[in-house]
Amino acid sequence: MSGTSPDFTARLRAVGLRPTRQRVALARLLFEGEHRHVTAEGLHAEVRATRLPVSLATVYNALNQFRDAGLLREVVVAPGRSYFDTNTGHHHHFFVEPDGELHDFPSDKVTIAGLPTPPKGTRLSRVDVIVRVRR
Amino acid sequence: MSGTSPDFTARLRAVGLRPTRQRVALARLLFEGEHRHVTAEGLHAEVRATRLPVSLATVYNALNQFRDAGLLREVVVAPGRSYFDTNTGHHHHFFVEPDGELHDFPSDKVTIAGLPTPPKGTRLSRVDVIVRVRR
DNA sequence: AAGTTGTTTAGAACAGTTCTAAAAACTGAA
DNA sequence: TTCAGTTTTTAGAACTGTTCTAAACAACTT
Ligand SMILES: [Mn+2]
Ligand SMILES: [Mn+2]
Ligand SMILES: [Zn+2]
Ligand SMILES: [Zn+2]
Repeated sequence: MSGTSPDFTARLRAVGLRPTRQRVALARLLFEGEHRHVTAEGLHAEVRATRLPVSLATVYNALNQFRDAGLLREVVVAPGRSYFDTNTGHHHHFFVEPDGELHDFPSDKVTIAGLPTPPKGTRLSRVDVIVRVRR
Repeated sequence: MSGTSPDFTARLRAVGLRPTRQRVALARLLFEGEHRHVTAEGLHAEVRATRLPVSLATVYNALNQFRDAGLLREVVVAPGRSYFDTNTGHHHHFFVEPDGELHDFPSDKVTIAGLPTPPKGTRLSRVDVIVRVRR
């Protein structure tokens, strides 16, 4: 058989999180298929559609824990709402306004040359490139 | 004489805004000196320190109007809070976490090559580069 | 199974921002 | 100048996204 279904229970345990029903359901939605960009509200709607009752607070808890565990990264592109990105590798984003859609593009084709050195007393943490486009 | 003090009344009128006491005071704080990055709360504290009573709603109104008029641009770098930037020309940002400070750097030294073409049916609107650094 | 600890939950609380509608201020014409 | 018409300001309510609280519940250990 091709494409063994990942063991979410083990993956959660590996990062020190108990594999509860809620977390496993959320992990499945997030990590089972292609990379995704979700909002808390959107993921909440999705998981509730599976008929497993999960509170919004739990979705926020899980997203924050997954992010802290390095399973997700948080992307800030619009005021007042966070996106969580299942792609934790180096890449950048298209942001389609006003829809609010995020699309990845690989960073290895993109060259950013001539970045100035960080201000005194600081270390580089990450470079985000957001290409904003409109319909 | 060198460095004529700008006529904020005229500048406001030029973009179709009545030069009220509040707007002139805010424009002075924003545009009189070097380029700035302000938050609504921060600017509100500043203007109130001049002993002119200005409500927070007015600060938000003015910032949004100035942005719509092209006098400011809005920068989103952190969840839950907008920065307004008096530098409307092409440039990019350092963002110092966790302080929340923003610093400009010119875009003309920075080369971004290999950006993919925008998704079907969209036009490029702006490219934001945010260099996140930590203390 | 019992005990322990970690998790979920509903709802309250919170932060940043926008809205409401009444009072105040700006403007152009008289 | 005064006046009428219009825009702006304001206090406070409302709203949105997110976090907190503390009690019920579920997962793990023995
Ligand atoms: Mn967060
Ligand atoms: Mn806004
Ligand atoms: Zn992404
Ligand atoms: Zn700037």
